[in-house]
Amino acid sequence: MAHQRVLTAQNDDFPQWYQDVVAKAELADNGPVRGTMVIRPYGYAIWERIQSEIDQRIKVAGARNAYFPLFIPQSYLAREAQHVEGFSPELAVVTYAGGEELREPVVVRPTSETVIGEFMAKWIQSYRDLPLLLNQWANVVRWELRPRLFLRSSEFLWQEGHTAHASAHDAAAYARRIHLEVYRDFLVNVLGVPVLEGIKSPRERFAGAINSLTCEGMMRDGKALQMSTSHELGDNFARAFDIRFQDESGESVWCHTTSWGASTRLVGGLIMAHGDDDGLVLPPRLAPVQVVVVAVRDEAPVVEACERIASSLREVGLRVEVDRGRASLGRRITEWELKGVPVRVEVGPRDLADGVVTVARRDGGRDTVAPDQLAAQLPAVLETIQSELLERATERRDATTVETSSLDEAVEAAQSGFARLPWSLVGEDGERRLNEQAVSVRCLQRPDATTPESADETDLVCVVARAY
RNA sequence: CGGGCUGUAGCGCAGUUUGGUUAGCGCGCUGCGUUCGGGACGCAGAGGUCCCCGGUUCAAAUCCGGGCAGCCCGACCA
Repeated sequence: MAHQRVLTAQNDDFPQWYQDVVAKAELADNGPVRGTMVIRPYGYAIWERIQSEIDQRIKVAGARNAYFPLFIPQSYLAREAQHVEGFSPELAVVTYAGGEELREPVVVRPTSETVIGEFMAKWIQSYRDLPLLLNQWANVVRWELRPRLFLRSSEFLWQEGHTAHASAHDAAAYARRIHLEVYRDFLVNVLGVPVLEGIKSPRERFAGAINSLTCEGMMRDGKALQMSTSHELGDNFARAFDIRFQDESGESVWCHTTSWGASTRLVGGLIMAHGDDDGLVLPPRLAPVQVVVVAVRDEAPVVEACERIASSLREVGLRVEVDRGRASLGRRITEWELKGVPVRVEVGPRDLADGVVTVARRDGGRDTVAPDQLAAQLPAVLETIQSELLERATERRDATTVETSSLDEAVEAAQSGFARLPWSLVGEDGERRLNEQAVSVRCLQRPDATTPESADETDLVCVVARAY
């Protein structure tokens, strides 16, 4: 493929490349207040696809959507000591409203454990009310000193699940189910990102949790990104908000709660996990536009052929757009490449005369195909692209994951990817030393790379990396 | 909060050292024409509180003083 270079090359300046992609693919803009983000239609379409896929999986796991308020009484946060301590530096607090000083300041939610806890306490009386499985799609605010579009903004969109269970065992099992069946499944099978799964070290755990499960993705610059978290909150919030139930023997006991979330950060992760020097590369299962049918000329026979092709593809369930734009062909092709559309079908007078169309894959390669074959062939082509995308990402991850046996080796290896080493070699002290060198413990795994039940398991391996 | 840097058209920048007509350039934008199978070209246009306030001067984007804003680098977060 001969083409124009329109972005900073990844190898020249990765952060600049990222900014270029976000701007040129028309994903987002900076908002007027520092740290805020305007998500543009194409960026939002990607988010809507993420939402839809995650939402489906959440519902399969039995949780239902609800909505809780943006404003939270400041006193709620204070009820859980670690929680308030963890969040206070990044809280936005409203002290003045309705023309007067508020008697009790109101916090703009940084997360909703507290309000939801308050209502769980009200709604749960009996073991028959359990488990209570809630989810909400919302915006949250965590004031950021150093924002980056999608990756770290003062306001972001996410999904936060909150559940209450009768026992620690049930809560742990549910958090694990979400971790594996919602997040890992979505990340690997839809986003095409081969995540490392595990639990957070005590130091990296969510404020107020007794255990945090995480999926860590590897970006193309060798830095890790936390792509989802699922927390076991023990009875910490149950005690703080008096979430109790009567068990079968009539005894009043504390619930065990969980919370779990994934945010618009995933859009950033998607960009950095697959993108190349020509722009975004979207996995077909996620792409808002899977196939763009490009009219080489804006002429009736060509455009009509494009429309016919588009409807035949829509009939087999593909997301298709027709481009009959007035801009030059090269310009338009470059645009679609920037936007990461997996397959481009080009239709021009010459093709029509030959009875074919040209099919170009975003990940390389082009072919001529008879137009009436497209509906039969493209679904399979898209699946091939999907699996090859995951394969390539997996190869990259494996090539940059190194087994090490000392802190120094691990720090060295973390300059370009993940380093694995025995957790017993690290400990609290080692973790601090890693952090001093801008390397963090991303997760703890079993030796076979699966997610442990808790940090108390023996023989745990820790995965360290530089991270976003 | 400590260190480095920058504010000039929608975006990216030059001009500031050494004050001097009408403040430029690239991209983008508008119109017309020629083009059209990988970011086309020509011509004609539109678009500016030169971050703000004050000072010096015949004259300030440029010099001086004071403010404000933003960016990058060091400690926490999805």
